[in-house]
Amino acid sequence: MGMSDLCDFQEWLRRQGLRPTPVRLAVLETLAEASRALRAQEILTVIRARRRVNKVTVYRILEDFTRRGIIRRLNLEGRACHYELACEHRPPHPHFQCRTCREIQCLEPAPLNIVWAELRGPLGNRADHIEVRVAGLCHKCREID
Amino acid sequence: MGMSDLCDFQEWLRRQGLRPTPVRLAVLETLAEASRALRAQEILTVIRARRRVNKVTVYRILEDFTRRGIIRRLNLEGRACHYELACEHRPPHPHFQCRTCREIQCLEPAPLNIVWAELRGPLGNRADHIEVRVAGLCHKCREID
DNA sequence: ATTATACTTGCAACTCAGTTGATTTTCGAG
DNA sequence: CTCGAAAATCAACTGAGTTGCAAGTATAAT
Repeated sequence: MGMSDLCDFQEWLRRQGLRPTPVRLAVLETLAEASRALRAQEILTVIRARRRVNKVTVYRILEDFTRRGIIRRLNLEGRACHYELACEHRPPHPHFQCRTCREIQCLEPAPLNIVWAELRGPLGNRADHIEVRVAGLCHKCREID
Repeated sequence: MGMSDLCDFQEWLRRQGLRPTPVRLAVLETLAEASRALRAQEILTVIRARRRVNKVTVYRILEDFTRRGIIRRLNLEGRACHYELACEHRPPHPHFQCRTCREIQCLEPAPLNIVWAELRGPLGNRADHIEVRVAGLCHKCREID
């Protein structure tokens, strides 16, 4: 969804002290164009449609970007993590995941602020990140079932 | 912590149409006596201190109990899932996980109801489960750092 | 321009956390 | 006691990442 025009990844990486290499840019562009959070394997597939790249490279980039807060790593159901861009146009938000088809859908960010307010206090500001995962049946799967 | 006296697992299993076998009871007792959610590997270790048991048996029991709602499977950080008892004395609640030592801590269940209220509406009741994971630095790790 | 240095990528092998399928064991009914 | 279903076991396998090290590439220093 053409977020690439809103975020200048080239500049973004340089400000982090990272060289804007083809693979790093490809990872960011892939996530920017996705309509939902992606697994490492999915990112790899998208990039490989255009260039030859080793999975270790992508895993290392994802790890590095996550530590730097450039992207967010989501611990949803299933063994693989999902990744999404974390620029100012994409604030943290809850995710909905279908029990059956396992598809992910991003929800409005607003409710997260309420959870923050509820939890930061009791935790004495120890918290620096909140993840909310909602599970259920998506429209498609409900019809089938 | 001695929840075993409050929940009659023997009876609980029978009502589910499951035989109260030693391994099944051991899994439930292990979770009941734990002060936090445990990984499959940890459960296995606890049980093995008392009896010989195959890991596949425990994995299959955990999977089955999760589907039946007897226990909850938590998708926290790290590759392994965590499990906790889901009897009426232990309602769903948010979890805090330390970024450094990765230890888990259960939080008060109250804030979850607020998230429920916020999300059930927009989702048109498609949601049947909410998981809230809070990350940050625990007391111990903050002192060290 | 040339060398030195650090950063990036690639490859092979490995680990960890489960999962599968086939086979035995055990329990409870008849 | 014996038969059939339920439960447990074993070996082998899979998926998702991880590690260590070698090779390539870019930037900096000479």
